[in-house]
Amino acid sequence: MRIGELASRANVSTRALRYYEQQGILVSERTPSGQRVYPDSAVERVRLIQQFYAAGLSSRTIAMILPCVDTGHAQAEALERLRAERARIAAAVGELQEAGRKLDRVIELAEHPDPAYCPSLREQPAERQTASV
Amino acid sequence: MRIGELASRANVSTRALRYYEQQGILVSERTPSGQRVYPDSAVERVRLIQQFYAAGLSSRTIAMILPCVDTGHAQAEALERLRAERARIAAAVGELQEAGRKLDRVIELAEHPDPAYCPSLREQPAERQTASV
DNA sequence: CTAAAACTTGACGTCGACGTCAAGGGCAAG
DNA sequence: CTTGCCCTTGACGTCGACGTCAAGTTTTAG
Repeated sequence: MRIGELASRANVSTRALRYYEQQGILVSERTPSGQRVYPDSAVERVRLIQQFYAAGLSSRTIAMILPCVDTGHAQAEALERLRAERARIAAAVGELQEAGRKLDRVIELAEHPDPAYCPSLREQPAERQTASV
Repeated sequence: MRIGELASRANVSTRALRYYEQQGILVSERTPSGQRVYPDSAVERVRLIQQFYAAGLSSRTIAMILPCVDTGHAQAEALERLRAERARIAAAVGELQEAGRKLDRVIELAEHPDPAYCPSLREQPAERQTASV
């Protein structure tokens, strides 16, 4: 398939696909006239790339680890990077979940203007002087 | 405390603190000469802001929801935004975890060059022609 | 008093993953 | 042949959360 079809099938822009190629994370065949041609597997490839981007990996990092995904084995440097990114992702998950819980508390409070309804407001460690006015 | 101490206690730059103030998400008293003065509670405030940034919220969004965090109640628009961000965070957690699992697989494969060791390689839906060479 | 450290506002720089516009080439249908 | 759509490379624009430098003021230490 050509770039337009890949773009619509993977739900990205053609600009993004050319950018991926420029970054060395997506390869393409070329027709004699120079147009890019991709195999069907490219769709899933692009989705994987998108997922890695969404996980906070940079183009450079993705370029380093994609060969490992394919071959199943990694040089020392790549393995180090893999572990580092894995750790970063785990930490990010924790941060996100904690932020999510904080938002949950605010949402719950906002949904219940009832002054008698206090989910875990009392667990707040600071501020005793709330209702002085 | 002044801006430098807050910066070191909250582990951010003074530039960031001034930027937060400019975005309306961090307030400060001023000395007669114009220097910023913060209460101790500002440290935790800044950490909360940082956590929201880390969770992918923009300055604008943080500015919208911080009052809700303080007052415990939200206008319709703010509540909508709270729920939207909460949903986005939940989705992001899922994406991150899936990316993490994919990295785990690659790491596990790379750590065991043993050809007999195949953790869940066989569960891959595609590619049967692996060991032809 | 004086030098150093910390503070002020203002303004330009950065970085990455693209968006967008320009100017042209390739190709099937009528 | 020409219309129209898809494709090409090149190059500049964007956006957000700051970094960084400049030039001047205030506070602190000795």
